[in-house]
This record gives sequence, structure tokens and C-alpha cells, in this order.
Amino acid sequence: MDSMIRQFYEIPGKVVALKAGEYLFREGDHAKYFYFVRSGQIFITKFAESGRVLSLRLATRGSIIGELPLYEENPVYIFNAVAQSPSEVYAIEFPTLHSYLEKKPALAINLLKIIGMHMRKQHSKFRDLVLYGKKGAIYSTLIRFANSYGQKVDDGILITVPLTNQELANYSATARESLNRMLSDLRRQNVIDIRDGLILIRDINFLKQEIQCENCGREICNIE
Amino acid sequence: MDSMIRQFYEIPGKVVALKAGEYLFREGDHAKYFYFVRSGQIFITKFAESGRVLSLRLATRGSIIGELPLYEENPVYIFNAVAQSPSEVYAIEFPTLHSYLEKKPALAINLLKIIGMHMRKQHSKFRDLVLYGKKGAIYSTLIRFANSYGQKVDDGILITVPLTNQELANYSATARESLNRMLSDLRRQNVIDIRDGLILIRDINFLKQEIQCENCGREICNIE
DNA sequence: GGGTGTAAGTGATAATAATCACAGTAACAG
DNA sequence: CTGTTACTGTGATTATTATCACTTACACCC
Repeated sequence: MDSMIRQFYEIPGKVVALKAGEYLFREGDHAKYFYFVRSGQIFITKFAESGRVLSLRLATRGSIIGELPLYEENPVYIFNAVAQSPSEVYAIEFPTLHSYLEKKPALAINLLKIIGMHMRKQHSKFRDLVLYGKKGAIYSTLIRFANSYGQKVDDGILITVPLTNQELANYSATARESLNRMLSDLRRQNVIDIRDGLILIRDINFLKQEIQCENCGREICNIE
Repeated sequence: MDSMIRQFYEIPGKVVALKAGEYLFREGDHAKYFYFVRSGQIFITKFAESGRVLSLRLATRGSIIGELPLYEENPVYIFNAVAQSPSEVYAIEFPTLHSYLEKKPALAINLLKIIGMHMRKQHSKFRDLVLYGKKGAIYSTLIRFANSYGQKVDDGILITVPLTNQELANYSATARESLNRMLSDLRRQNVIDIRDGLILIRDINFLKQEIQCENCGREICNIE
């Protein structure tokens, strides 16, 4: 994946700095740039008319953003991208990327690999939600966060990203209250714990068993 | 999209004929081929341990199948592909496709476009299901079938593929009984009708309104 | 034309999850 | 401190959806 990063930097573009909470783009905006995260963390979300928010990813260093409209004739972003922490992204204009992809097959193939991986991620998430309901969505979200932002500690895996109940609920398309109850249950069962406002997963295997995890590997089972 | 088809045929491969009900591959199988549908219709499904079946696509002429494991080091199909009607597919070995993609950037870019479109499809389906529940999943499935296999008739759009309630339920991850009740409701409201065992959509706009359809176009809102 | 099998339809009940309405908690600013 | 604000936790109720247990309808085959 590192070679991928280097390849993107060879393409002319500009660095964009974002403060925490700042939007990189909003759904419906005319799409002009393909982005590549240099540092920080960026939420990818979608709004529903009802006011609900659906969170899809938390992109980090090395993630690509805004790739979906790349080859559309009237490119529009379908998601929002908002910085969770101060972040830097590398922005490449679509036409520039097009011409590089035409010239460098290796780049196109790398992009194919990345998008293929996104596809698999999306499918596995769909599966978790659809086959195991909200429990599937929540447990799966926890596992993904552990894979992406987990840090091994004595008694488990600490998710190093601060997440409110509401934010977690947005990732699993669940009501905050329902999520809260499920987290409370998991705490009572000693599967998770809250430590300094962060989630500590004590027994990730319990979560995996409950949703018949197919052990698809970190490349796919993540939230990036 | 026609130029795409021609491009694939330039790659050495073989034609595989399938009888109705015959499996092209099953989830878990070692993946060796990338397929391209020449004729007929092919269900893409996934099984749950509980015995439930999740239907994902109904691929038709021009659709690609089995592309997901293309760049995996230990390629395995994650879905089943089973012929709904007698079908023919064109099979290209992964290594052959790899070498052509490396040599022909235009091919790689076309594949990028196709996979990007699949990605958008998947996202819009996720959205429908997650934001509007089972009703969203069912209405969205009906709209997609209408876009892919609908034929304009006097009083609406006739979905030319025979589908049992169970099959439709599998597409929307719903219990057969729940789906049946919803279809009955739609019939009572004169939104749909059954004609010679096929579904006739009388008022597709009703369905679209109910799920806040974003009018993403047939390229994306389909079941292929 | 009676038997068989598959699919459709439906009532009753149970399970799951959302919503509403608060009470408690913690962090922080003045 | 105290007031403000945002977040957490929880009971009660409602809405949604699945499950169970059937009946009905229809096609097809000797």
C-alpha cells in the first residue's frame, strides 16, 4: 500500500489542510477533486431527509476519498467528508488523474485494487447489517473500529478514536438509545468497557462469533 | 458500454454454457475466472448459516461477474452465481486479464468505470435499506427490477422476469410473509398488479416518492 | 379427475428496534 | 460555585418485522 501512496504523490495536486469539524465537501457538491488523506481522520457521512445521519467511513492516512464520481459526466459527491481531527489531504483534479491513469497502467491497476477492496468492505457491511440486524451492524462496527484504530493493551483492544454514542449509532444506522442499551449489555457481559471515554474491547471473539464473522482480514474488515 | 463488450472479447477466454438452475460458481470456491455474461440471466446470491438466502444481483447480457477476487492473493468467490435461465458466459482467467489490463490502459479504465458503478449501486441499495427499512428495500428492489427488466406497457411497467415471493424477499432481505403483505398492500393501493405471474408496476412514482428516490439514473438504479 | 407439490395469502403472536420523555453526569465557562 | 451544555442511561410505549401455523390456489402428472 505504501507504493500506492508514492504513486499518487507523483501526480500534480495540492495539499488542503482542514480544521477539526471542517467540511472537505458536502453531498450534492459538484465534484472536482479526488482526495487522498495525508494525515488526520475524516468522517464520510450521508444525510437523510429525516435529519438522521448515516456514517460510512472514518478515513485515515492512506485512504482515498471522493473517488466515486471520477468517471461521471456530471460529477457530484454523494457523501459528506468532514474532518474529525485536524487533517491534511492531497487533492488531484479529475482530468489530471484521468490522464495519469491513461498513461500509467500500474496506477490504474492499483486504483482497481483499492476500489475492489472498498467493494468488498461494503459487501461485508451489508451482509452484517442485513443478516444479523442492528446487533450485526453494531458488533461489526466495533470490530471494524478495532481493526482500524485499535491498540492492543493488557486486557484487550482500545479504540483510540473518541466516539460518542450518537456517532457510533450513526455508523450502525441505529437509534442512539438502542445502541446505548446494546453497549450496556456488552458491558454487563464484560465484552467491552469504557476507559477514559474510549471503548475497550475485552473479548473481540465474542463479537465475531455473534455475527458469524467470516474472518475476512483487516484489509477488508475495517472502517477506513 | 458496447465498446466495453468488444474489448472483453478481444481477450482470450472460453464460452461456458449453463442450463437453468446450474451453478457457475459457489461462495468459497477457489476463484480462477472473471466472467462476462453473453446471454441469459444469472442470480448472484449469498447464503447465511441460518439457511436464509440473500440475493444481490440478477446479471444479464453485458454484466460482469466474479470480478471481486481479481487481485486477491488467495482468490475465493464470496457469492454464488446460478443461472436463472439458460445462459452463456465468457470466462477469462485472472492472469490473462491481469496481463491485458497492464497492457491496455483503456481496458483498465473501463473496468474502473464498471466497478465504480457497482459501488454506487451498492451504496444506493444500502441507503434504501438502512434509511427506509424493509419497505425501502422492497420498493427499491421493485424499482431496480423495473429499470433492468421492465417493459413499458399500456398501464405501467411489466417486469419481464418471473419472480416468486420468496425470490423477491431474498433480494430485500425480508421474510416471505412480510414481503407478501407489503405486495398485497401495494396491490390494494393500485400501485402494482400481478399479470400472468409477472409484476406490473402501475405507479412507479409512488414507490420512488416513498423512498425519497434520488433519481440516480438507470446506470446505477438497477439490479444488474 | 384425484393426488402431489409448490407457491400465495393470512391471522396470531413474538421479537426487535424506534420513539418519547425524562433523570443523571461530566466538563467547562464565567 | 453555579449555570450551561452536551452526552449518557433508562423506563414506558409504539412501530416494525419475523415467526409460526395454517388455509387456499394453482399447475402438472399419471
